[in-house]
Amino acid sequence: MQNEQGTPFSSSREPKRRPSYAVASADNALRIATWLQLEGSLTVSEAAARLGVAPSTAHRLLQMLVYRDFAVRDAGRGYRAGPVLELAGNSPSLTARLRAASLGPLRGLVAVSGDSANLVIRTGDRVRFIASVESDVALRVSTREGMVFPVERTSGGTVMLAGLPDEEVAEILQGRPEADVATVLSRLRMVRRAGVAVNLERAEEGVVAVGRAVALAGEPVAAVCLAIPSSRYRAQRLLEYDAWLRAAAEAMEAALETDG
Amino acid sequence: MQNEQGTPFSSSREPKRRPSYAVASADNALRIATWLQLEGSLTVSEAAARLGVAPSTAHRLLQMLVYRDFAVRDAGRGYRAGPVLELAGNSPSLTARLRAASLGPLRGLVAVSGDSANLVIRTGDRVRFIASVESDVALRVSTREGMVFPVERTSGGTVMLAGLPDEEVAEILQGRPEADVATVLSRLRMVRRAGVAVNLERAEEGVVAVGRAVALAGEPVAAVCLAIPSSRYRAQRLLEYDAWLRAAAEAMEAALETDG
DNA sequence: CTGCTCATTCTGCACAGCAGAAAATCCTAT
DNA sequence: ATAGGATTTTCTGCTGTGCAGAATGAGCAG
Repeated sequence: MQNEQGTPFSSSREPKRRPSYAVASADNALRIATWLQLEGSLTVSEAAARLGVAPSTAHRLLQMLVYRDFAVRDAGRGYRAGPVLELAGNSPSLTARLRAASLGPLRGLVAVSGDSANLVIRTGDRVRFIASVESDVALRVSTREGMVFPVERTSGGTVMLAGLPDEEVAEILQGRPEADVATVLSRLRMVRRAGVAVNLERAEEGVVAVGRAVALAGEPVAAVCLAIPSSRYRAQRLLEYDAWLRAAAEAMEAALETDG
Repeated sequence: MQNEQGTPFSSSREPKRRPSYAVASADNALRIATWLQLEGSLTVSEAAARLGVAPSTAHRLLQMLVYRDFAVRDAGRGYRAGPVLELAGNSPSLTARLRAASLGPLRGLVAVSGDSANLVIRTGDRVRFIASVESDVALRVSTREGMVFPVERTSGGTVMLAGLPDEEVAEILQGRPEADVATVLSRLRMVRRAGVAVNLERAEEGVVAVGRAVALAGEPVAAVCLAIPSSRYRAQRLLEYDAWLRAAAEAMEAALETDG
């Protein structure tokens, strides 16, 4: 089976391993759908190659996705995300636009920092890693792309919550009984002053994350983060990390504005 | 096979019939995902009953949806839409909130008008029927729920486009080579004055639709529409249709505001 | 604490989903 | 405009996947 990951969500009830009785054909369809949402267009051949199935199989799965509005046919040979994978007002999907705008700046961030870099968006009380560029040094944080974490447990989630009023934060955290709202709100006040959030191993052991918001029309729509092995993290470099993150965020914001 | 419909999209290349070589297990997973997005929470038993499969089968499919982030487990026994089916900033999904807020007013509209009523949202250059209440008189327009139409061919799509600047409309219609942009823009000027759009059989033969926008914070996020058999439509009743639609739209807007 | 309901796990088997072949379509180069 | 190659789409035989049902586990109400 190809390299594939579930969500490392820490709830005792939510599976982060592949289910014991996986339904492979359903899984393949869902994987294609996720690729369409994150990356834009795919052809039958590309989908077949990535899934490791025959083109006839990929074609059948894409027909199912089209039939149920998870995909639409391009003008050419490709398929792209259909209405179910986009919500009202987005075309192409904001998620795909964010991801496309982020890959260049994330690579730049990795080049200058030597550490892995990520882009996250918030969905409800979780954040989702929609783009991930891995550092190429031996000791590094591996790709988080596709993973989902509780919103308040990540630097990106924290910095996006910091852009919201306290009442709205409290409402979002209703879906997170494990989170202490008062503690989170207190932390947000510091983050609002600093403009950047530091996460000392709260999402994952051995990983420190530093995150800054990416804004579209003044609204925080995503966050760009550095993922640093805790053995390499230096608190005194925070201003430097922040400068790099600010540059990456501004580059993404500029790309989003010219994109339309 | 249970009653199920594809999208009646008119492109010669896009299937609106069930695919010839359907993949049933993928199809079942996608149907569950669509229900989660539109309706909120589902339990294993509910999913099994609606699909017509055993609970063990439904359970396996839901585990696949959780694994690939199309679903998350509720605090109780239910599953709801996961991060893939929500975009950033929505919790619960705006689509589910719109649908929940619309069902009461749609029933009221059917009661007062005697015709079927729908709620649509725009995704790119299409509109999607996310809620549908059918009239119970013998001659009526049947449910459109789940269907997707080109944006400019429906009254709901037209009235939502009317809330956008001409430049943005032209950009959206780039995905619709069949649409004459000048004709659409001309029609939009009339719709902006009237506040309501009338569609004389442009989406479907024998159906006249009248639609009005539903706004959230001043933005048109959806449209509420009456679907009237063309034999029963009376142009001189347009002010009456408009008054009913306006009342339904205002009721939905009020429900959305109190919901948060 | 008990009983009921629902969720979850496990297993044998039938048929659905697979790959491969063939046909059709599309795109690019000449 | 035509030809060739690449890709998509359709069709079919076969096998292993996904199904239902049984058994077990979990949760909730009385």
